[in-house]
Amino acid sequence: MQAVDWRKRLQEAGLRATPQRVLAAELVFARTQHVTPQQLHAGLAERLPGVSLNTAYQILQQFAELGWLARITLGTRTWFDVNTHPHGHLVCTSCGAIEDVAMPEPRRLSAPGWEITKVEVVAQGRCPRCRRA
Amino acid sequence: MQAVDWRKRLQEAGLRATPQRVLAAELVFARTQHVTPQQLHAGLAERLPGVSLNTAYQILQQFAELGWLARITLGTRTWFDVNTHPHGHLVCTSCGAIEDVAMPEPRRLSAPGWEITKVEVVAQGRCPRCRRA
DNA sequence: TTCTAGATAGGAAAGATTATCATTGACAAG
DNA sequence: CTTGTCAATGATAATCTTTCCTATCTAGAA
Repeated sequence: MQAVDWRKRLQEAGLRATPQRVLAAELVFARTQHVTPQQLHAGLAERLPGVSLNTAYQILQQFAELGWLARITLGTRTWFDVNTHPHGHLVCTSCGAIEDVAMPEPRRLSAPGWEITKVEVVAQGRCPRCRRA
Repeated sequence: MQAVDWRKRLQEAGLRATPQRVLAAELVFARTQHVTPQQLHAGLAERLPGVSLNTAYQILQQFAELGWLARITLGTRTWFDVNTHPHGHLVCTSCGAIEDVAMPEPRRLSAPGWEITKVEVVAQGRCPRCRRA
């Protein structure tokens, strides 16, 4: 597992390799989970005090436009998902945990005349841990 | 098609038959489409000037708790759906139109240990009208 | 080193939803 | 019919997420 040269990748993508963006890329792609702008902002602020929440929003948005992240809406919050392959999400109504889940039938929507670009599947329920408690 | 006695139905459900609630029930269930709190508020205000937006929120919430409506979240807005049977939604990214769509595979989610209570399927795309324009 | 377009920080603003609370009124009991 | 009580309402403020705006700064090219 090689370390990724985010400076280079950002420049190849046409974005300046600012400290905020480089660190954001490192943080986001080090994890396999989903991330909110607030979470990224908190992570950035540990090493870049004074970074603005606005910047976290913009960076995630840009990464999504590059196809590096998938933008998903769960409830009223926007999340960005490292897993860009089609899949659904499980949301625990007790603790808020989010888990990926395979989509049962990705494409077979009967939508005559429509041009479908994205299908989101979000299931609500209680996660195993909350059920035991 | 008989007229519904909403006063009676509300009382049977344990809710007082206030003018706001009776009118709300008439308005919401007269249509087959989805409704937002803002839309309901506008409808109520035509016959009950001074009605508060807060009331529209509360009434829709209560109807949803009774199982009379299904609560769905599309983007940043909350909608309430007269159609409480499992189905998905198509959202037009151009004009914002919302249309029901049959769910392709309602239940077959592989979620070991989870207790699923609700599955939302939301597809984004362009509606026939916007595609022609 | 210098220059410039793009990026950032900070604050304001918009929009949806929820919380708080005094007042009002539905309806059950008398 | 009258009365009393507790739920419902309206008004307002607060919260939360996201976007907008703009002066300042800087990455990277010349």
